[in-house]
Amino acid sequence: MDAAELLHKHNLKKTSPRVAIIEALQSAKSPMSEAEISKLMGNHYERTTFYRSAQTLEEAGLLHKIVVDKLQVRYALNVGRSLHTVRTAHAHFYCNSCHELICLEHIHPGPYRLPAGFQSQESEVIIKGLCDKCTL
Amino acid sequence: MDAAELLHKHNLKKTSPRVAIIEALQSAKSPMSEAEISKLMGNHYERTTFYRSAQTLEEAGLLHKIVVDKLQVRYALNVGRSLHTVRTAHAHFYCNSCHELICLEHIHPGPYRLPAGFQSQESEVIIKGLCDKCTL
DNA sequence: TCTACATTTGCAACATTGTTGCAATAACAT
DNA sequence: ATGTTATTGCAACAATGTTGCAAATGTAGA
Ligand SMILES: [Mn+2]
Ligand SMILES: [Mn+2]
Ligand SMILES: [Zn+2]
Ligand SMILES: [Zn+2]
Repeated sequence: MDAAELLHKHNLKKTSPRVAIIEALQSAKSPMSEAEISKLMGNHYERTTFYRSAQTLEEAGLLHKIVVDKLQVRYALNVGRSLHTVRTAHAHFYCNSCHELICLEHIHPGPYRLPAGFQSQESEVIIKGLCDKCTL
Repeated sequence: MDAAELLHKHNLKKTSPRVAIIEALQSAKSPMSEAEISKLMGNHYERTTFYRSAQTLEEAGLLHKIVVDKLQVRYALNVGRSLHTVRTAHAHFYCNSCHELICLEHIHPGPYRLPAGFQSQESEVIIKGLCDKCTL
């Protein structure tokens, strides 16, 4: 599914920055930071525009944001290059050595036994360690 | 256990900022941000000093840092006001309404089934929702 | 108690990520 | 093709954190 189609299906206007962001993310195998995406887009668009577009796309369910750490925020599409997969909540793996971030779609967080009166709405799991390329 | 004792036991020099940070955190019931801690200390110390002290204390195992989200980082002591509890990895709960952060020491993350070749070193679990005071 | 030395602090400058207001521009329904 | 509305670009600002370096401080040992 291409960018234009995705935007149309979600009732979002087809604008250049949005298309560029989607295409940048589709061309990557792993989630990217704003800086990486911007560079891939040739620094054509304002950072402001990126953040606003990312929020719109996130609200539309087209992408998700992963906060690895402060100063390490990455963005990933919820839809594959070809399929219309709506991804469910999943864990993420961050390699302490090569800093690659990987969506672990087979690991679903929870359920958790919360104290009485607590109500869970979302949860995030980040596993840090060494990826297959970095283990000796 | 008081601040001086804690620092001494961990071979750290007893300096005013460190003592103040420890006492600020001991006086709080939940993890605090740098801004909150600084305010509680009467804005006596440089932010730079806070970050360096926090890192030292973290490396010594005296405190842990929780990254709720970008622009929402909190710090908490690993030792209670009186006991010498060395806390193990645990999940955190963030209330989307009152923004309080709670250490859920009874919820231990993992173990996770990682893809072949992946090695886990640490993991973080943040559950977001409504706390007992904010559920209707 | 004093001294010397290594550690820590404070200050200034800078980096990164993200937000807000507002005018100019672009998208799209008609 | 035009009008209406959403979106963009720009500028300014905010929050959190980092680095280099000189001055101050803590502490071990004399
Ligand atoms: Mn993911
Ligand atoms: Mn905790
Ligand atoms: Zn790696
Ligand atoms: Zn609450």
